[in-house]
Amino acid sequence: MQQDRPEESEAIVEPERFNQARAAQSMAILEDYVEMIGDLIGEFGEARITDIAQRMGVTHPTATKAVSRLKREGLAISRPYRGVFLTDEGAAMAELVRARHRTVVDLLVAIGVPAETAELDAEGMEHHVSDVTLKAFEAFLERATSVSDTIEEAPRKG
Amino acid sequence: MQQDRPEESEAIVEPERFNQARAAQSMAILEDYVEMIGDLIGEFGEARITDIAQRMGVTHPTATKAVSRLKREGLAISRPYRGVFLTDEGAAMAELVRARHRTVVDLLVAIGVPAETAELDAEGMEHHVSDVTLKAFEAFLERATSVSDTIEEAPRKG
DNA sequence: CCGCAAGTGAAGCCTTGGCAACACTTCTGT
DNA sequence: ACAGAAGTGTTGCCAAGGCTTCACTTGCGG
Ligand SMILES: [Mn+2]
Ligand SMILES: [Mn+2]
Ligand SMILES: [Mn+2]
Ligand SMILES: [Mn+2]
Repeated sequence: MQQDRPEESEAIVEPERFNQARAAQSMAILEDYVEMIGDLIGEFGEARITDIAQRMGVTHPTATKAVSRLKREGLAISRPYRGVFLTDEGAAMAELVRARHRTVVDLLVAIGVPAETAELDAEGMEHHVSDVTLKAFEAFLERATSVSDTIEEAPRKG
Repeated sequence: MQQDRPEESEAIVEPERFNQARAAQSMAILEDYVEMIGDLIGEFGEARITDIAQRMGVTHPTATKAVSRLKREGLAISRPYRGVFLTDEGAAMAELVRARHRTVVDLLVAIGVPAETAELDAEGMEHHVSDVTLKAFEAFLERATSVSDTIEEAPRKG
C-alpha cells in the first residue's frame, strides 16, 4: 500500500498542468473584460467605467484597475473621463473569447446541462478550454447537429 | 445598431455569473491542495511540504502558506516539521474533488479531446463544474457507454 | 448659465498567491 | 556521534483583484 519515495525518478512533468491552469487563470479577467467592453461598444458605441463595473459585478475602482491592466497590455485605450475602447488586438481577442464562450455554452447544453447552469458554469470554464479542446467541442457539436438532423429529417427521406 | 441605455431596466442579474466564477476560483487552490495531499497520503502515508510544493509546481513557502489556509479552514492539520494530514472534512472534500476530476477528464475524452490535453484542461475547468453540470456529465457518460456497448455488442446479439 | 447628480479618478487598505533569502531542525551516512 | 544534506519555517517582497472613502469633472435640467 505504501511505497518508497521516487528518489531520482518520475513525477517531474506532473506540475505542468497546474502551471497551465495558473496561466489560464491570469488571462481570465483580461478576457472577460475585453469581451464585456466589446459587448458594450456594440450596444452603446462606447464602454463606460460604470457600465463595465456594473456588468462585471464589481465597484468602479476595481473596473478602473482592470482597465489599467488592459491598457498596459495593449488591449484597450482610454482618456480621462472618456470611455474605454479596444485596440485592434483587443477587438480580435474579444471576438475569439466571445466565440469560445458560445461554443462552451453550446457544448454544455448539448451534453444535457440546463441552459441557465450552462451559462453560469461556462463563465469560469471557458478560460481553461485550450484550442485543441475547443476544436473537439466544435467537432462534437457538428456531429451532434448532423445526428439530430438525421433523426429529425433523414428518416422520411430514406 | 446603437440603442439607448437601460435606464431603470434589466441587466441586473447579469453579473451573477461572474460572482459564481470568482467564488469557484477562490475554492480552486483549496481543492487542488486537498486532492494532492490525499494523493500523497495514499502513496506515502504522509504528505510533506516539499513533495506538495514539487507536485504543485510551486516553491515550499508557497505550499506552506496554502497549507496554513487549509488548516485555518479546518481541512488539514500539521505540526512543525511533521507532515500534513487531512481532517475528516478535508478527506471528504478530497474524495469529491478527485471524483469530479475524473469525471471531467472522462467527459472531455468522450467528447473527443486527446487524453493529454484533457488532463491539462481539466485541471482548471473542474473547479467551475457545478453539481448540476457534474450530474449531466455523469449521465452523458452513462449514455455514451451504453451506446458504444450497443454498437460493439448488441448488433451480433440481435 | 449654473448647480447638482452622476461619473470618474486617486489613494489607501486588505487578502491571496507567487517569489527569494535566510535561519533553524531533522535525518542520514560514516 | 556528528557533520553535512535535506527538509521546514520565517520574513519580507511583489502583483493582482477586491473594497471604501474622498476629491474632482462632466453633463444636465431648470
Ligand atoms: Mn469568463
Ligand atoms: Mn465569457
Ligand atoms: Mn484543479
Ligand atoms: Mn484536479
